Amino acid sequence: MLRLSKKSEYALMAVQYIASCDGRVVSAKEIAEKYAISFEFVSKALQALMRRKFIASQQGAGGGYIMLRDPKTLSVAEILEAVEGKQRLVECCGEGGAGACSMHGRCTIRTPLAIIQRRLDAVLQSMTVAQMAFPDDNLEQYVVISQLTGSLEASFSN
Amino acid sequence: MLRLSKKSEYALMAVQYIASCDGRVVSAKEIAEKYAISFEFVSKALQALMRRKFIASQQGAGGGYIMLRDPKTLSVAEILEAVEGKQRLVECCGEGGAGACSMHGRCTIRTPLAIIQRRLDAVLQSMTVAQMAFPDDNLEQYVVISQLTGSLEASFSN
DNA sequence: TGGATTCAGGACTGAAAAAGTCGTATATTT
DNA sequence: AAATATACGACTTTTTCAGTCCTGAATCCA
Ligand code: SF4
Ligand code: SF4
Repeated sequence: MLRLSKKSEYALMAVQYIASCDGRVVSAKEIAEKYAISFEFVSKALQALMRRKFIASQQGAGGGYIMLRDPKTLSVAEILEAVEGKQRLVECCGEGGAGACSMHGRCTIRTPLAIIQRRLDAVLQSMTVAQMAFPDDNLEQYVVISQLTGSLEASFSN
Repeated sequence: MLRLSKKSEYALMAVQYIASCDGRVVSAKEIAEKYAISFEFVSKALQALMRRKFIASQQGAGGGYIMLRDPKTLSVAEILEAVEGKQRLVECCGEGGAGACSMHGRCTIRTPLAIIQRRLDAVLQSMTVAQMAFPDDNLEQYVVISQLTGSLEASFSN
């Protein structure tokens, strides 16, 4: 219940690869072969990324995909939302707010879960496609984050 | 794909309620009625919590459940793991490590995902049952956390 | 012009997981 | 003994996931 779907995994692989090919047009076929995954299925993920204008598509022979958004400002959270839709921990912190769930009157875990939701969102927004594609450029940022989460753990896990 | 299962939601409700009843024995029936959820189903969650010794069970008339672990040291992460088993974002950061997935040779998103996994774990460990059951006692901790995640967002979302 | 290549997207299918139910056994109180 | 409660495995139903298939449209090249 906190597992990435295959479609999401494939989307992350694909966008990471396209970003790393910086400027070159890369086809769905090439991606499917590189990672040995289903061509039709990864195509679905690519189409979703195209609809959000994260990548541009070029039809016809020699066509494929190319990065449109700057990888440095494109977060994992945005990729996941593009392929899965806005995913919330529980029904009530989605579209309709508290009214979305029929038992919102009785429920007493809504507020703490909303807090956790915000923290989870922050984590998914904390990694960019650029950091996935060019890890060597970003080592110092990894360190900073692990220090932050370290102090976060130390304060509240006991 | 980042949604809590109903079983997990029920487990959180149940343990929050038992903790808030501090010392009193509370039956599965009472919990099911309070939240208007399936008695049999919430019982499964309670049994999982009992197996991990988070709560103790008392059979027979007048029986039920009572808190065993200190709510202040019991995190949401532990509750979720008790009812769902250890859940990882992707196969490869579970039991068998990198070897668990057949495509670990080709895969290039393993390392970034492992980093995200650690951060997600930290978030789930950052909230305790006590904080869910007695939110008024813990306001200052919420503030501290939101400052931490705030700086986390500010550093990396753009 | 026409065939090869590549993306776009809807319909469909099989497998797996989630959600919930049922039945029986066991422990405890009255 | 009767009533109340938990323990737990088996089972069913519903929903989601993962993948396939097919038709259509854009583009390139000979
Ligand atoms: S209101 Fe409570 S039961 Fe309904 S979705 Fe939100 S957390 Fe879950
Ligand atoms: S190795 Fe890659 S493909 Fe396999 S589970 Fe890990 S992230 Fe997913």
